[in-house]
Amino acid sequence: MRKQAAVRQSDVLGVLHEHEKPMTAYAILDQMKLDEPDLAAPTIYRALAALTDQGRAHKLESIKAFVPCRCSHAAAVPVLEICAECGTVEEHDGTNLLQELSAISANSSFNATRHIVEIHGLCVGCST
Amino acid sequence: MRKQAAVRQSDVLGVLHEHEKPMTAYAILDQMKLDEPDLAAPTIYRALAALTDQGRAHKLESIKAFVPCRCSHAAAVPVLEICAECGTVEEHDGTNLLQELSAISANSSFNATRHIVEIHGLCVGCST
DNA sequence: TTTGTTACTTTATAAAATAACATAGGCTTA
DNA sequence: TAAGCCTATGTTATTTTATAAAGTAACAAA
Repeated sequence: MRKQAAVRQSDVLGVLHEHEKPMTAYAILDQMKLDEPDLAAPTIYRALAALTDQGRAHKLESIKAFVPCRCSHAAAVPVLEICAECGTVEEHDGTNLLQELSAISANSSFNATRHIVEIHGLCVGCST
Repeated sequence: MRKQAAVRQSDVLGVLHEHEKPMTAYAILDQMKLDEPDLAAPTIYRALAALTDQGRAHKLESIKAFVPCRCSHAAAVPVLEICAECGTVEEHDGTNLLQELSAISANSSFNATRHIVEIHGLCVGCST
């Protein structure tokens, strides 16, 4: 059963929101297959590409997983804290980093289009 | 012919240094196989893990590739600029970001162990 | 009803990463 | 210099992630 792209994207975002922890594309696929068994990987990747483009979801590059955006979608620099112990991810607004980042780019005349900031460590609960 | 871990690591680092652009683990493997045809993927991954632990090389998480460290190995926050056009990577010292990053971590009582900062965009040469 | 658009499935394969395990090489020590 | 240990290696297999190519289905509008 075919769906409009926007609907598909909402579905995927919904799945992400239902889970506390980041999900890999294939975890999302498996979940959605419960309702739509014929879904294929590219469909998920397309929806995810759209969502991340729009800033409605983020990809955690260092662990190949996705989370729904929980800050302002306009946040130019999402900062994602990843707990090595429990796997939860917290999102923060990294707007304050922008000045320094821009300075670095300017230094090398680099034309930045996307900033990736991820922090690995232990969350409050796990660092005791 | 078996080699000591340190030597193996130097070899891998040498290969990285010989190339201008970031290399995937398998590109490194292919290169090293020219001399040592029996090398296998796990050996490369082991050496790379050690090198990145030591800060002598960096992994570009967002493109799954590696570069030799070209700054101080002590740099707590390497900033890696990746050109979307030509693929070259420039490394910069992101020590200046540390204050803001720490502030963000402190805010959520997050215990940071590693910072990942990557910038996608166009380098000087490619942005004209 | 034809056509163009968009998203989809299917198939296939590439690429990246890791696990488990037996073994061989080099170092140490007696 | 021989014995034995430890480390790194090779081997094999598998998993996970990602994308390419080709064709198909649904829908809207003329």
